Amino acid sequence: MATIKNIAKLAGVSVTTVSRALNGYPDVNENTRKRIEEIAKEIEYSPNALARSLVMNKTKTIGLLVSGLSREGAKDNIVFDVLTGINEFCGEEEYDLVLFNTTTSKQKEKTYAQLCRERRVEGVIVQGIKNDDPYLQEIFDSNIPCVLIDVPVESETAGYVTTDNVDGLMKAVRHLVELGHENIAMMNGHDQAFVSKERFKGFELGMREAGLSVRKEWVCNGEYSEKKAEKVALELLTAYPEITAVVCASDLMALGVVRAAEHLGRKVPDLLSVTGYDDITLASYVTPALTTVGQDWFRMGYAAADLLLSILQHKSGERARLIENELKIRNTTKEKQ
Amino acid sequence: MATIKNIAKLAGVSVTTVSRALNGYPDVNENTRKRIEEIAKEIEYSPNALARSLVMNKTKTIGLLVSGLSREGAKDNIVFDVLTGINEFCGEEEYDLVLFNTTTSKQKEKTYAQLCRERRVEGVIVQGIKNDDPYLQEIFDSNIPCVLIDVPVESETAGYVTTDNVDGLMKAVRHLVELGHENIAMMNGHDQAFVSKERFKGFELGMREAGLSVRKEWVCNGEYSEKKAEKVALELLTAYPEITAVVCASDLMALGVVRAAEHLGRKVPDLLSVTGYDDITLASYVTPALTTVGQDWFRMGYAAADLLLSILQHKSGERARLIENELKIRNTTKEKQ
DNA sequence: AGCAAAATCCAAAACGTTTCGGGTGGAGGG
DNA sequence: CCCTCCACCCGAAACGTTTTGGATTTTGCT
Repeated sequence: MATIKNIAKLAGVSVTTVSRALNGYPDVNENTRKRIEEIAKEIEYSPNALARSLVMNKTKTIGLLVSGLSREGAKDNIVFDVLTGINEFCGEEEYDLVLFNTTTSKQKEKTYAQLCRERRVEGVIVQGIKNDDPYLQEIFDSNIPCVLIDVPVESETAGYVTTDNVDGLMKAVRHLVELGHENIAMMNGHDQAFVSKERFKGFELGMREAGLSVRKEWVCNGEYSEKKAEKVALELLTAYPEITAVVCASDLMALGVVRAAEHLGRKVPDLLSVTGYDDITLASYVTPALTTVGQDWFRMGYAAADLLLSILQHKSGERARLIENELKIRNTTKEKQ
Repeated sequence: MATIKNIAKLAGVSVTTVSRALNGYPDVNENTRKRIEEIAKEIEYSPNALARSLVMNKTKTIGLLVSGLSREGAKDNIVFDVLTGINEFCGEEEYDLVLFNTTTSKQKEKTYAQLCRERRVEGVIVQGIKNDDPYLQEIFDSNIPCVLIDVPVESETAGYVTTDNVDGLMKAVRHLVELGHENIAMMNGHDQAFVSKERFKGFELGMREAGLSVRKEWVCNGEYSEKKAEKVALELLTAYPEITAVVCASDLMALGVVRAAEHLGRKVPDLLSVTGYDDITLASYVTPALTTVGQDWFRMGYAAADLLLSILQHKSGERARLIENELKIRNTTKEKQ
C-alpha cells in the first residue's frame, strides 16, 4: 500500500515535505506541491488514518453504544431513526461512526470505558440504556465525553438530549379531557427507563389540572412490550369497565391495549380511547391510526451528535438539548359516548 | 493515558515483556505476569487499538456502506434488520463496525476505495446500492474484500448474499393462481435494483407455468415507492378493471396498491388480491395484513458478515450465500369472486 | 563440575504519520 | 560586501504497540 515514504522517494523530497504539501501548509513551493499531488494520485495514495490518529491523538470518530440493537428492536424504528440522525451530522462534520457491540456476553466483560479507550473514540452517544445498567455508573466515573439519549445526566463531559416528557403526556391527557373523558387509566413502562417517571408525572399533572384524581389501580406496567401491555390491559379493562380512555407510554403498548380492547368487544375509539407515545412508523399505518405524541427521533440523533461535538470542542457549557414533541391526533381517540 | 511503557517502568521490566505478558505468550514467568496484570488493572491500562493495528496491519474492523441510511429509509426496517444481523455476527467475532457516510456531498468526492483504505477496514459490506452507482464499478476495480447484499457480484475478493427472487415471486403467482386468478398484473420496482429483474423473471415464469400470458401494459414501475405505486396503480386499475390481482415487488408498493384499490372502491381482498415482497414490520400490522413473501433480513446481514470473514480468512472459495424466503399468506389475497 | 537445554528476559526495529527545530540559498537593503 | 529576511526544505523524534533475534540465567542431567 502506498505510503508517504514512497511519494517522498519518487518526488525526491523528504517525507516532511510530502506531509506538509498534502496538508496544505504554505511553506512548500507550488511546483513541488503539484508534483507531489500528481504522484500521490498516480500511485493511489491514501493516508493511513491509524498512523495519523496515533500521532495527532485525534481519531475523528465517535462511538455508538445502543442497547436495543437486537432483533426485536426493529418494530419501533426509534433506534434506526436516531442512528440516521447521528449519521447525518457525522457526515457533515466528517466524523466516522463506530458501533460497539454490547449485546454479546463476550464483550460484557469489557467495560464501557475500556471499549472507548481501546478504540480511541473521541466521544460516545449512548442510547436505550436502562437506569440500572452498570454502564451508567461508568459513564459518571470515566471522563469520556458522551451524550445520552433520554437520560438526564450532566457533568463536565456528559450531556443528554431528550424531549419534555412531562409536557408530552400532559398533552395527551388534555386532549382526552377535552373529549370529555374522566375515567382515564395509564399504561406506563418499566421503571428502568427515566422517561417512565417523567411520563407518569405528566399524567398526574394533567389529571390534577383537570380536577381529576389518579387511581393507583389504574396505572399499570406494560414494560414497553406489546404483548405484556395487551395482557395487563385485558385484566385492567375487565376489572374496571368504567375506564373510557387509557394513555400509554409507548406506541407499541398502545397497540397492545387496542388489541385487548377489541378482544373485549370494546371498539376503539368508540368505546375506548387510546393514546400512544413516540409516533413510530406503525402508528400511522395501523387501523385505527394511533393518536400519539410524536418525537422527532432523527432530530434527536442529530442534536445528540451536535451536542457531543460541542462538548468535545469546549464550545459552550451547554449540556442539555430539548427537542419539541407534538400531539398527533388520529383515530384512536374520540368523544366519550 | 496509561501505556505499556508506564507498566514497564512500574514493573521494572521491558516493554517487550509487558506486551508478551499481556498477550499470553508462554515465555514469561507467571509471577511477573501476575505483577504486570495487577499494575495494568491498577493504572487502568487499556491497549491502544490504533497502535496495535498499525503494527499488526489488522484492524478487526469492517466497514458498512449503506445507501438507504436516510430519513425515508425508516419505513421499511430492512436496512436496520440487516445492520442488526451484521452487528450480531461482529459481536461474536469481536469485530467492530464502522459506518461510512455516503450520503453527504462532501464525502462523495472521496471514492469508495479511499474511504476503506483510509480507515483500514479489512472488508466492507455494501447495502442498497443501485446498479448504476459509480461505487459499484469501483468495487470491481479495487481489491478490497467486500460482500454485497442483493447484488450478484463474484470475484476473488467479492461475494454476495441474496434470496431466490425468481422463486419468491413465483410463489406469489402460484398462490394467486391457486386462488383462481388469471388477470394478474405486476407492480415492479425500478431497473436500478438487481432484484427487479429477477422478480420480473419470476413473474413471467410463474405465469407461463400456469398457462397464462403476461401483458406488457400490466407490468408497471412503482419505483419502490408507496406514493408512486399508488398513483400508477390508480391508472392501471381504472384502465384495466378486469385485473383481479396484482403482485408487487415490495411491501411498500403493495400498500400503495391497496390504497389505490380502496380509493376506487375495490375492497381488498374481496375485489382485488394484492401480494407484497419483503415482509417488513408494517406488513403484518396493517389492515388488511399483507400477504407477502418474506425475507429474513437479519439472517442476510448475519450471513453477509459471515461470508465476508470467510473471504478475509481465505477459508473457502465460496462467494455466494442464498437465504430462503417464505410466502406468508395473510389477508390481502382471496379466491377470485 | 560441566554442559546442553529450557526458561526468562530485553534492545531495537518497524508500522505511517505529524511536528519541532532548525538549515540552506538567494534576494533585498544598507 | 555584509547582514537580514524570506522561501523552501529536511532530519529526527514522537505516538504506542508487536516482533525479531538474541542474551542471560536457571535447570536438569551425566
